[in-house]
Amino acid sequence: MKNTKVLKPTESELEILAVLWAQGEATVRMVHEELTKTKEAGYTTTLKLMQIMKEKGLVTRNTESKTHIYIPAINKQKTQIQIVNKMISSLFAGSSVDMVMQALGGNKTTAEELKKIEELIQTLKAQK
Amino acid sequence: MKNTKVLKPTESELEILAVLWAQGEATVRMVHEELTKTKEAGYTTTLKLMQIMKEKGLVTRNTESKTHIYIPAINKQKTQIQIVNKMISSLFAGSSVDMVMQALGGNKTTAEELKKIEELIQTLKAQK
DNA sequence: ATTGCAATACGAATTAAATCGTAAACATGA
DNA sequence: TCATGTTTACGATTTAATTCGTATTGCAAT
Repeated sequence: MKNTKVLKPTESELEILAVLWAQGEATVRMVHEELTKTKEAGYTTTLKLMQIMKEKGLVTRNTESKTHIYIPAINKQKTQIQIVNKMISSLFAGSSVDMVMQALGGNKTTAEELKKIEELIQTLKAQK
Repeated sequence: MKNTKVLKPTESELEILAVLWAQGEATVRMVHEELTKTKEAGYTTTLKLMQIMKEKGLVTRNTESKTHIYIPAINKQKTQIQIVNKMISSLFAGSSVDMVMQALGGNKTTAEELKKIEELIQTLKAQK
């Protein structure tokens, strides 16, 4: 069996993964352009981070052409769930409901969005 | 004006804050006992962390007696919201609904919990 | 007072993450 | 070919977080 160890991306790595998940694949340049929309970063820093992610198995890459193409190697949804669950257990004493309350309450969730969640709940209830 | 800078507790610091929030206040010994229920840690390590948290302003402490009493200095709910929001923006492209879906879907949310969230949604809808 | 124990103080080492400079490789077009 | 610009490779440094050993302090029981 491979990859028994859980891969836990760092903050910076998650930002990069987010770009790769959104675009499917990307060059360092493309990722870097995305990142610098929201924060400062040197090009070689982004490059180095992505090379390290390659070492860790977080991404794969196609090196056929000089400009390498990076592809996410871990599943978006699985990673999201893993991180959310960790947060629920450490910050909300294991109560997903408490977390949802914080996420939805006190803010600008639209009627549309609320409707979606309602539907989800109906579906889940039906499965019980 | 004081404290303009946002205090961003580390993982370890959050674990300690969780104990303090749950108990209201606690000694290093008490916190340490709690932590070691779920993980390895040396006593002086916990002590040092809490001392650093004091420096950062994450906690205050009462040093009247030899055994110091630590009190959380940042608000639980505010901190939760801050962290959840950050996660939503970085990991769920800003969609709180997507996050809620991951949190609720694919797992063991009880009927009770679903009911609570339904009620929350009704309340929110009423406010629109 | 002395001993023993539990607690604090604090420097230092370790580990991990992020940043960056510089060199080398490669492609392109003048 | 040569100059230019882009990219990768990679070592080294910096910064942050964590861990731990040891010294010291204070208290209580004898």
